[in-house]
Parts: sequence; C-alpha cells; structure tokens
Amino acid sequence: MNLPKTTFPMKANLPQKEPETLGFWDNIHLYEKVMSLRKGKERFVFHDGPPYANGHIHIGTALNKVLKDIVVKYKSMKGFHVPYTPGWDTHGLPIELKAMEQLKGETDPLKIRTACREYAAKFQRIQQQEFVRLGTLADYSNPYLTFDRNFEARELEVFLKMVEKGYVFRRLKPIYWCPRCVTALAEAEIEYDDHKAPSIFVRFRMQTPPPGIKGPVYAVIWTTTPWTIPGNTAICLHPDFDYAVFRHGDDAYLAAESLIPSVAKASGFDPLNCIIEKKFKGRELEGLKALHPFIERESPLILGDHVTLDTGSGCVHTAPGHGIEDYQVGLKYSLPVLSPVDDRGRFTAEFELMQGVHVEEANARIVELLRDKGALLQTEEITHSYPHCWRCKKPVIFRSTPQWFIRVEDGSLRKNCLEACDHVRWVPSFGHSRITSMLRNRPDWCISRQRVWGVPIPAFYCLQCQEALLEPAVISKVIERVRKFGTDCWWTDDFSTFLPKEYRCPHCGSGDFRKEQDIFDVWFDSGTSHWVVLGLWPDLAWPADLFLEGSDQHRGWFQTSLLTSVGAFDAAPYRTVLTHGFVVDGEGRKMSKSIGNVMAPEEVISKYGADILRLWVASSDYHDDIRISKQIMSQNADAYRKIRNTIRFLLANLYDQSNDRFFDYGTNAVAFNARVDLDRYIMLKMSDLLHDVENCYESYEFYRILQKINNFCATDLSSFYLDIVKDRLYTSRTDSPLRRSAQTTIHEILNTLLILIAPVLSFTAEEAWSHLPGDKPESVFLADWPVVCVENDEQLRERFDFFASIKAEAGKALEEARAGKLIGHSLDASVEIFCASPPDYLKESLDTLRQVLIVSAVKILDQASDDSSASWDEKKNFQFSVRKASGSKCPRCWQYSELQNQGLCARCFRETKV
RNA sequence: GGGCUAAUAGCUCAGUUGGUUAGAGCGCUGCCCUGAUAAGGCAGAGGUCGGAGGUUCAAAUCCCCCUUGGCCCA
Repeated sequence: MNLPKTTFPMKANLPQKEPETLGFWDNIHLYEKVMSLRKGKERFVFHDGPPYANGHIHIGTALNKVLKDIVVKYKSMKGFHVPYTPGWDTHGLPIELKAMEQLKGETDPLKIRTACREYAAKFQRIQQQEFVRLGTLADYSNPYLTFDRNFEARELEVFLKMVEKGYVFRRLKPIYWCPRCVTALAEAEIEYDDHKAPSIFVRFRMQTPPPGIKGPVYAVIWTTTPWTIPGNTAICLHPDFDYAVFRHGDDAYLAAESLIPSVAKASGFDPLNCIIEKKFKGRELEGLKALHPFIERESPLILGDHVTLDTGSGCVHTAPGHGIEDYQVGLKYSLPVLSPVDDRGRFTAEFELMQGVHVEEANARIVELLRDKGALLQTEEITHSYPHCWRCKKPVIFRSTPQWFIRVEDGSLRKNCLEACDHVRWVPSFGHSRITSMLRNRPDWCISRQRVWGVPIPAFYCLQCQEALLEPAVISKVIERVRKFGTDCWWTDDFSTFLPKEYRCPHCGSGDFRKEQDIFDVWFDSGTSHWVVLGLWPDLAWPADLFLEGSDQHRGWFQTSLLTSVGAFDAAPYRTVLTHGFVVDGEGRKMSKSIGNVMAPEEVISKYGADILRLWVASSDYHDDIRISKQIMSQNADAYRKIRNTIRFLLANLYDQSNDRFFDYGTNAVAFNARVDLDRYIMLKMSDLLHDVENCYESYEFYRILQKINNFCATDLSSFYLDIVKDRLYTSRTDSPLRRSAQTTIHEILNTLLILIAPVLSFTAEEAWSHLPGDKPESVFLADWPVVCVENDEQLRERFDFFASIKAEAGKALEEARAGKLIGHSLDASVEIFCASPPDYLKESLDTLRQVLIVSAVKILDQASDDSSASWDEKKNFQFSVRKASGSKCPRCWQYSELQNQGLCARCFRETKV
C-alpha cells in the first residue's frame, strides 16, 4: 500500500508561517534573482503611483499594492523583464502640518523642512515594511522618493520643458488669507465657526434695462461681506431660473421671482404695492449692464450654475478677486480680478477712498457709502458659519495674489491631452470617458503653493521693477544646484548662486533679485514621476506599459501625469491605465471611523494572514466598489482551505511509502501518450484551466482566476479525479505504470497549479513549492510559466465528459440507496445502468466506468428494468439500479468480489506478490 | 445639483448577438466514509435578477423613470 504522506501541514498557520517565507525571500535576494533571471528579455514597464508617506497603510492601499504585485509577478513569470521600483509622495501640506505640530511655532523654513523630511522618511519606512509584509516583491532597496534631490532636479527639468513651450504663466487668483497672521492658508487650515456679519441688500442701477421695461430699473444683490463691493465686477444669474421685474413706486427691481417677497419685505416695501411687470429666464438677461453703486464702472449681468435660491435675491454680487466661484465664472467672461487689499487686510491705493482702512472696519463704512449713494435697501446683523484661521481663530478673507499656472484652458494642451487619451488602453473602458470629461472641464492648473515643504518654483523677482522672471537659462542653473545639493539650497544660498554670471533683469537691467517663495503643488511632483523615474532608473524606460491606481486618480495622478507628459514630451506617459474601485464595508458603505466599519490590513493579516488578504483582492471584481467584511474574509479563508488541502493531497501522493522515497519526475515520469486515459483526460482539463487562467491574467480579470481555480480544485480534482485515482495510487505496486502515470499527472498538475496561484497566493505557493520533490528553481517565482504537453484528443474528452455526466446522475441513485440503508460507501454498491442511446464505446469501457463511479461493479442493461427501486433520469435517458455488491469486501482495496488467496481480491493478490 | 459607475442565491462571481425550468464555487442542512481526517464524498434547500413602466411572440439582457451605493466635481 502507498498511502499519502507529506510534511506540508494541513493547517496553514499563515500569520506565523508567512514571516518565515519573507525571511527566505530576503535571504536568497529573491528580487535581484528574478531580475537577473529575466534580464535581456522583453521588458514590461510598470510605473508605481506613489502613496503619500503619512500614516500607516489602509485597506485600500493594500488592495492597490496587491493588485500591482499580482500583475508584476504574473508578467515576470510569463518571461518578461519586469522591474518594480516602488515610490512615495513625500512633500506637501499634510506632512508639513504634522511637522509643525511637533515644532510648535517654529518659523525657520529649514528647520521645518528638516522635520518634514524626517517625518516623511519615517512613514516611508513604515509603509515599506507594511508592503513587504503583504508579500509584494519590489526593489525596496532602491525606491523613489519625491524629496530625493535627483527626483527634484529631474522634476524641474520637466518644468523647464513646459516653460520653454510657453505653458507656464502667472495670474491673480483668490486664496484664503489670514490678515492677522499675514499668511496664505490652505483649505485644510480653515475651520468653520459662527461669525456676526452685516447682511445687506443693495440695488445696482441698470444702464441697459431688460427689454420692455421703462423708467429706472435696479438689480438687487445681497451680500454679507460689504467690503468686497469695491471688487464687484458683475452680477451673476442662473440661466434656468425665473426672474421678474417688479415695480415699487417709480422704481422697478430685478430679482429671482420666488425671492421677490423676501426681497420686498427686507427692503421695507409694502407687498401690496409691488407689482410684477415682466418675467424673464435668467439666460435672457445675459449681457445687460448695471452700474457699480459708487465706482464708475459697469457691472454686467452674467450667467452661472452656482447661483441658488436659498437666500438673497438670485442676483449674485460677483467679485472675482474675493471668491473662488466668482473667480471661475469671471474667467469665462474675462472679468477683471480686483483685489484692492494688502496682506494685512487693508485697502490699497487701488481703492483710494478707503486706502489703509482694514476690511473689518470697512464693512460699516461701505454700508454708509451705499446709503449715501441711495443704493442700500436694507442692512441687518446676522450670525452665520464663516471660515476662520485655525491658528489665530479669527475670520479669514479671500484675497487675490499672483499664482503660477499651467495653461490648459486656451492653447493646445487640453486638445493634445484629449488626443493622447485615444491612444491609451483604459481598463475598464469607461476610464476613457471619465478622464476626457474631466479634462474637458478642468481649469488651468494652479501649481504654486505658499508653503515650504516642497520643491521651489525656480522664479526670481527683480527688486527694481518687480518683474517676475522665469527663464530657461536660469532654471537650468537652478537644476544644476539642486542636483548637487537638494532643494534646501534654495533656502540656504544667496540668489546670486542660481543666476548665470553678470545676469541682469531683461526688463530694467537691474542686478538685484529675490527668489520666489512659492513651492510646487505636490501633484506636480508626482505628476512628473513618469519622466523622473522611468528615465533615472536604468532598467526602466519611458513610457510605461501600465499605471494601476484607484479611480480617484482620473482627476489626480493619471491626469497630472498626462498634463506634464503631453505638455513636455507630446505623448501620454502610459500605454495602459488600469483603475480599481474603493473598498467599502459589507453593506457597500464607505469606511469611516465614525461609523466604525474600518478594517485595517494589519487586522486581517494577524488573524488570517496576508495570503487571505491577497485572495480577497484577487477574488473581487475591482472595477466597482470592493466589499470587505468579517463574513467575506472568513469565506475567503474557507476557499483557501480547499485549495490548500488539494495541494497538500497532491504533494502527499508524490511520496512512495513502500520504499520511503519521493516520486522522481526525471526518472519515473510516464510520457503523455502512455498514460492511463483518465490521467490524459484530467490533463486536458488542466490545460483548459491553464489557458483560461492565462487569458484572465492577460485581460486583468483576476477575480475570475480564483473562481476557476476553486472550481478546478473542488470539482475536477477533489471530487472527480483525485477521488477516483486514490484506488490506483494506494493499491498499485509502487513502480507500476498505472501508479506512475497518476503520479506524473499529479506532479504536472501540482507544478502548474502552484505557478498559476503564485502571483496571488504567493506565500502558500512558495511554501508548497519548497515541498515539491525533484529538481526545481529555489523559488516558485524563478520558475517559468508552465507549458503543458497534451494532445487534444476530442474522443477522449467526449468519452470522459460522458462518464462524468453518468457519475453525476449515479450520485443521486447511490444517495437513494444510502438513504435506504442499502449501502454506506459507494464501493458497497453494484450499479446497473440502462442507457437509452448508448455510445459504442460504453460496453468496452465498463471497467473505466466502474472506477469513475467508485463502485464495485457496473453492468450495462440492454433494456430498462421493471425494478421499482430503479431510478430514471428522463433528461439523460439513464436508468440506475443500485444493489449491494456481491462477494466480500477486500480488506486491502475495499472493493467487493470473490476473494482469493490470503483473503485478498485477485488484483490485490497480484499487486502484493513478491 | 453635475460627470462617471454599479445593483443577479447568505458570500464571491458567471450569464455570449433578447430565446427552454437563471448557473458555478463557497457557506448552510442532511446523509455517508474513517486510508486527504480540525480532512474527503454524495444529496438537498436557497433567487419576483434593486423597484415601476415600456418595446417584443419572448427581457436578468433593449429603452425610460425611480431607489440605494461608490468615486470625482460643484
């Protein structure tokens, strides 16, 4: 007897076992070995999107990294040279804020930057360990970090290209500003709090009245920031809303129809004396001109979708210098961006009347001025939620300052990007419509930030004429310095070190300059990583074959990478872009701390192991949201057990108990054509699986792979092939061709299966690989993709498909017999089968059929039995009649027959004879 | 409010160009086995295909509306 035996444990114990496997990979320098094995082969360039080096990884990051790892490992095992340089996004506000928390009031940019660098480096290390623990294989000894000076220098090269091509320009833009702290604020630095403010209705005299209206007409606006009225350059209406002109005494007023009652009431008008004269759609009024109440200037009526009917009059006071929505609608109408306020919140000479007055005091004075001019309809004090500075807790203002932009709106960049999108493969395909619709609507890209933790924008200002200078020759010089010293030099070194010798202001000839204080938006850092990394790392090449990130990156990294790439190098940086959805809880809700449905990768790994997490990733359809819950994880753990046990059983049968040796593929293998029919049949199924799985990997449909592998393990192997072949494996003579045929087949199946699962169940595949007897690469990841040698024999396939369908039907008949206590094990049974239209080969294959059914005897009847215990299957035209097998049970093989010598059946006696 | 996207058994997924009684694996329940044993085999139960309407001889599939999620904007 040769019973199965293996040291591959049934209980996986992954949380304990996986770190050992990690140690093994580390010891043998697996990444380097994989690289040198594939060096010179066709290259597959994957470019890793950099996670932000702030905090521990969450389940979404884990999902993303595992998906990447699956692709990279598959491609590599398929024979491609696939270097994987991981990266981190290390600049930016969140890190700067964290560092500032620790520094408590420190203002020295260099000290802040040092703290930021340490903070980012710390979390880069932490995240890297977490990625390693997930089983991802990458060049962790040489990652890319956006604060690295080589990165920074090359990033500036991309910027230089874009400057040369004329994409970079400067324009005013409103930003949050704290006049008390004299600083720009980011959105993350804003806190909302209640604030007392004047609420005023103001009338603007119409210079061109709406059609059909006679006499003086006024457009009514409402605001809670009277100090922004000097910046008014338009009145905005919603194109689809209903507006009306109503008359009160000699004057007529324009407001949204539904708001007229509240406007009239606030203005102290007697509602009975307010008569609607004419109605208009907002769009009909576009282009009419009103007059600013106290500045000699027109204020045209414009249209915008941001107008609401919640409060006010439906005619929105528009000051592009003091609000982001006003600014955006203003760009469409080319309105001037006025912001006559200095950095301490005082009016400048641009609004001479109140020069030097702080905007807070100015509110009351503007109200008085409006009253004097007869423009004020009403004023009262209200309390509303208003943005405040997180540091000094005082109200902030919107103030326009010059910012650096990349031109997308006009010119060629938008068009070229849209065109480039057509040459990219988007997976899923809706990625194309998603990114293009975003590109069509996106405004110019504001790339400047008023912070210190980032790459400086290499511009200079002439101290004499105040001109901003952004010149290729100067930028090149800056790049040289940055490459040598890193961007800290921008803060440490004198301006002259960055300028060519004898450099003079091209406008006024002065030699005195100051450096720009703004830094780049971090999206510009990561947006240039394609060029930086694919060019700087010798094994990589531009453009990338694949980017793989969450679907939020259509607005983020996919788009910023495209803008810099098309802008500087006229082509997309990627050939294929794969996107995945977001991880949500078991009910499809997003994860949030407040709901308490967050599941951390660490939690899954410590309970189930990384392979179960990887299995979850691979079995989910990532196109849309991906659900995770305790139930889902435990289900994956169950699925895992089935695969693991199948592998274990395969391994266990490569051992020969009789001589305490392992099956040796080199000497014991049986050629395909010499193998038992059943073995050849299962090899055909194996070959089908291989091709199916390969296609799924190629089309990035990983979630189908595990489905197929599971089915194969459970159905084709466990309940069909392996159940049948046990008899042959256990009872045949150790080196009998029958047994060797099965073992050869099992060896090939196992080898293939381990390679197929390795990109997903990396730890388990490696562990099982180490138990695989015979000559083999030291790691499953150094193995070549399997080539299964089978001869597709359609007759064989048809025959066994037919047997399998008989087996499926016979199961029901056997179950009935079992329920009637006639039999227990199926070998207790003898089965008579009537088949309405039997194929020719049926009678000659009785013994094979008996083995397939795992019964002691099979008889084919020429006509249907009258036996009432026989069960009919009308659909298949089978009739089964089950009896207790005759003879006695052989103690060795458990089959029933007339026993012979030493109480064994004929076969067992033969097999045991010395 | 807008763009993109989704909804099929308890769970993860199939379901071709509309065409029999909507499938698989897992889980669940029952039975069997005790030579894969914290395993293995067999059988069974489980679905108004998110909802309403429409086109059609025929709709999970095509059209329209709605509901509920998700991402990104406003």
